[in-house]
Amino acid sequence: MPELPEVETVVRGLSRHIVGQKIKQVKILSARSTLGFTPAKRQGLRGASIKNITRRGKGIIVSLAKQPATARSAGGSDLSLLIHLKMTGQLIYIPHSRHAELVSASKTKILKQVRGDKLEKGRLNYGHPDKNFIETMPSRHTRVWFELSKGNLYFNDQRRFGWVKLTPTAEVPNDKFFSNLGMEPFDKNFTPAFLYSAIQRRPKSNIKTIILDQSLVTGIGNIYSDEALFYAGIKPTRLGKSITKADTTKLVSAIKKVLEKGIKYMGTSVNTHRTPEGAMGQMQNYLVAYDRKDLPCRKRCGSTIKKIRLNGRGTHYCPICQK
DNA sequence: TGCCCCCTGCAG
DNA sequence: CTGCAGGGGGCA
Repeated sequence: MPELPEVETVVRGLSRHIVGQKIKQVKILSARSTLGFTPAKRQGLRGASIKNITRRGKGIIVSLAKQPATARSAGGSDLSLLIHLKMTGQLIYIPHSRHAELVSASKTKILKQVRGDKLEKGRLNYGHPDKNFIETMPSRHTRVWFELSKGNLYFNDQRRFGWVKLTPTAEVPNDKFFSNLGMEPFDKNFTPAFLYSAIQRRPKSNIKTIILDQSLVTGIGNIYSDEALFYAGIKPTRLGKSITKADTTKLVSAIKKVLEKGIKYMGTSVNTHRTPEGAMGQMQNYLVAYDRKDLPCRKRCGSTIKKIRLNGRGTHYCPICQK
């Protein structure tokens, strides 16, 4: 699912719901979705409390504070949970207070709406006719199940590309994934001058590939790169050496604009993205390029959006408005 | 710096 | 059935 706006939506939602709660137990339902859950670290996890939740690029950092008793006896550093949702990851939080209600609501809806052959017990609403429908958790795609003091947090991931890593907080800066990330798009240093000089270093790459490079600027993925290039009026296939300073100025504002818009609408739910409450984002209703193959250009230029393949990624653009 | 791959499910 | 999907790691 997730690019910066989707991850930011998840982080903000979780921050509201689970900061301050204690971790009572962690159940790993899919070992390959986890890293670093050694017996020693798992011991340190029990009773730890959730201090804060932050985003870096498309990655999530859940910082924990040790349980006082463990801190006294075991020593060692505080732990962090590092989470990447990759293509289909979800983090769904269901407070104890809402669980029974959801189970009962889901039974009613199952009887009313779901074709028998489509129903699989405990499945999230992926593919369900009612897009706001949540079945009971854990679902068949739940990979890690966190029992917290006031509710349950489920890491769901249909394709199992995502991961949950357990790492000492002091080691997070050295993490393979996080240490390779470039500039945050909302950092004050993400300027046209910065992007322009980076683009100059890659004269033979196309501009879409350049802005997808997470080691340069982090958080832009396939949806928001197409969106930003549309607003900037730049064809995704343009080579780095052809990009002017004026293009770069437009592109930097377009990137910030589309990411802000994505956050405002709580992300794009063309597929599996959900907020921690299980609701869909709404940004799919405001896309101008991505997922609009053969639909009219929203600038009313009279053309339709074309879809091509660029470095193996589906790429959408307006042949008239983007030069 | 591009390609294949990881995996699962859906649309055509 | 084939191809494709919000990502990114490893490999020429």
